[in-house]
Parts: sequence; C-alpha cells; structure tokens
Amino acid sequence: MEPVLTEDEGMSAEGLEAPDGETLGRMIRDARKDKGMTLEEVARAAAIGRSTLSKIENNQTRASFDIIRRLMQALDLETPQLFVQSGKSDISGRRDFTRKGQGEHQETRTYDHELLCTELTSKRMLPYISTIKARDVSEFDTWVRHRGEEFMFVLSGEVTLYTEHYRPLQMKAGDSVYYDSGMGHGCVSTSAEDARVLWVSLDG
Amino acid sequence: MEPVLTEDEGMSAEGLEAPDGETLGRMIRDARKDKGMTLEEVARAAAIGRSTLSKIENNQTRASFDIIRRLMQALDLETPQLFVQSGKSDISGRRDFTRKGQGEHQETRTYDHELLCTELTSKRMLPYISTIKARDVSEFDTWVRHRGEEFMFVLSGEVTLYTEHYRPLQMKAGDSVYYDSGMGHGCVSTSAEDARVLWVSLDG
DNA sequence: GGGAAAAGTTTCCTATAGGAGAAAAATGAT
DNA sequence: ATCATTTTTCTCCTATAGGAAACTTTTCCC
Repeated sequence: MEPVLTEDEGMSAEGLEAPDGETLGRMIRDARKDKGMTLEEVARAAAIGRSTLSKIENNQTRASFDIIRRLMQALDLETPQLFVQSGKSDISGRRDFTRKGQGEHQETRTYDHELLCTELTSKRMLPYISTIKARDVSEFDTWVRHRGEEFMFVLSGEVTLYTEHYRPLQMKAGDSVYYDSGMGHGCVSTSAEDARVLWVSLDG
Repeated sequence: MEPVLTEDEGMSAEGLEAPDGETLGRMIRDARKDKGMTLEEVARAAAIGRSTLSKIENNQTRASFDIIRRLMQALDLETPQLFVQSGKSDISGRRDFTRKGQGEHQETRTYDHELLCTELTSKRMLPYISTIKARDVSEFDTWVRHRGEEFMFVLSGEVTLYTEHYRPLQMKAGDSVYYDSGMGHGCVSTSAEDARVLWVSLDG
C-alpha cells in the first residue's frame, strides 16, 4: 500500500460488478478445483446434473439463478466472492469526506437518502443521512430486510423504529439504536415535520 | 406486512434463508415499489421484458442468473442483500438502543467517549460519540492507528481531522469523513469550545 | 359513475436450459 | 506403450425461460 498524496476528493474506484457470463464459469471451476472436487461430486452436492455443471463452467449456458445459488452453497462460496469487485475491496490508505448536504441523493417514497463519502466505493460500512418524510404511522406497511447490521442515530425530529420481534421504539434527537438488519425494519417520522437520521449500514 | 408487537428483548430470529423462489420475487417487488417504479420502467432499465419481470415477482418462473443480475443492478440492490444466507450474524434478531447522553462514558486526556448500544456486545461496528476537548492544534502529536475503517460525523463545533497521507481536513457540524483507520489519525477541536462527533468504527 | 390511460397479468411461441446417457479425454497402473 | 478407470464433454430431448402482444385490472380524471 502506498501513500496516496492526492487531492482530497476520492478517486472513483469502480464499484461492485456482478460476474458476466465470461467470468462466472471460471470462478466456479476454480472454486471446484480448489477443493479438489470432481464435476460429479459438486453436481451431486448441488443436486444438479453433471452436464449442466460442465456447461456452466465452460460458459456454454446461462444458468438459472436457482442453479447458481445451489452451486454456491455446494461450493461454500460466499456470495460476495461470486460478485467480484473490479476494484480492490479495501480502502488502504484512503480517505473521503462529504460536506454537509453535499452527499449523493437518492429518493424513495418515504425516505430521502443522502449517501455519504460515496467516492470511496470499497468501504465496508455504508453511511447515509435519511430525511424521513412525515406521515401517519398507519401508513407503515413494508419491512426492509437485508443481512447485516445497522446503526441509527437521530439527528432531528422524532421517529419510531419498527423492528420485527420488538415493539416500536420512539426516538428523539440524540438517541441511537443498533440492530440486526436481517430483522424486518422500518422507520417513520412521528413528529409533524420530517425527521433526519444518520444511518450506518454494514453488510453480511 | 404488519408490525410485530412483542416484548423488547430480542428473540432468536429464525435463520435467514437464501432467497428461494418464494422470497426472491417479493424482495424484488418490494424494492421496486419502494422506488415507486413501474414494471415497465424497471424492465426497461434492466433490459428485460415486462412480462418476465412480472413472472419473477410472482414467482412464476425461475429466472436465469443473468436476468436476476441485471435486475439487481437496475434496482440498485446490493447483491449481498439478495443472497441472504442462514449463516446469521451474531446479533441475529437483536436490537439495542441508547437514549441521548445515556451511553457508557470513557474519558481520556483529549476525548470523552460515550459508547453507544453497549448492551449488544457482539456487534461488529462500534458507535460512539466523542466530545473533543478544545485545545491548541500544536498539541496534536500522537496518531492512533488500528486496522479497520472509520466513519466520523461532526455533530457540533469545528474539528480538524489529521490523517496520514493527507493534509488536515477542517470540518464543521454536518460534515462527515470515512477513512482507513490503519492510517495514523487524530482529531482536534479547532473552535473555542469542545466539539462533538459521532464515530463508527469497524475492525479488521 | 363512466371512460381513458396506465399498470399488471396471461397467452402464445421460440430459443434454450438442464438432465440422461453416449462419446471422448484424461489419468494411472502394470 | 496398452488397457481399465475416472473425469469431462457432447448429443439429444423435454420442459420451460423469456419476450411480444393480447388481455385484464387498477388508477385517476372528469
């Protein structure tokens, strides 16, 4: 790792890229060889056909999602490994900052997310500030869930955090919460105005 | 989906499953709805057919890996989210919160750290609020370094973040920074008063 | 409510995924 | 080298994925 003495803005590293047909076969073959297994063995473990596996490894077919999923499990491939990152997945010697309000905005129906430090694409934590639009609690209907952990800090306003297995948690500015984001969760503003929260999300 | 109102202590969530045909469709539909997009729009973005997308969302087909991959990109879905696997994180189904000012205090010469959500001992991210005592910049002499990544958000006051390889970064309330904590780093208050920052640290 | 436009589903058809077994390589023992 | 055995690829066939368009449902005006 060499010191990066550059301007302060991060350089745009490339983000995550799913393996195209090209690389997918190679990766699977490599993984199999690495474990010293035969087509037969892996195919059996994944409950798919020998020939199918052969074709996949040789990129002679565009396998179904289901088949690939079973293969990954059979080969003990962590999913993230399958989705090669084109850039290195570490931020060795790097830094990136975002000035107030200058994050990358991404709006959904109920949230307005401002992604922070997005130049640093290989970071493991995902920090963002969400403006949660005021709305009636009764409107809360959809959980989000994604494997990992999440930390939330209320910057302003009042919110209610709903998570599976727990009763709703009323939160005010300055309060914070940490939870398994694999649980269904969602957040609504319970004050008259929009609320702002800082979220830091960690995958896996 | 409706909020589950239970006792506050976390019960062990059942293992998260890889998205079998069942859940995959729902996840995609949820993601699409959340973005307020129509089948047409998403299908266009992913370069697939409307009907195909409809079938996928309704679990009426076992889509190919390639199709799913394109969908994820179109929907900005992190891949790991899709491949939720049963290997649960240690805080599986758990939650912990800290009310403003109620964190566990830990004082050093220049900082007053308030650790957040400490009940949840197995969490991977370490969130804490630091009050950085006002002092002269010249006093800054020692760098801290520990393998991992760190995110910092300025809550109030003005601070200067020093990191190896970069020039000092002046920060005000609302600014944030993300950096490799393996680089030497340190933070001082550059305003007359103490500054408060929220830190989230991740090992390894 | 009624009518139009938008969103979503189903139908139909072609291309192909996926599996069983045959053919071909690769490996290995003597 | 020769032959047996294992491993991989290829051939063939059926089931179905995926797209175009017809059809149905929902949304939203007036």
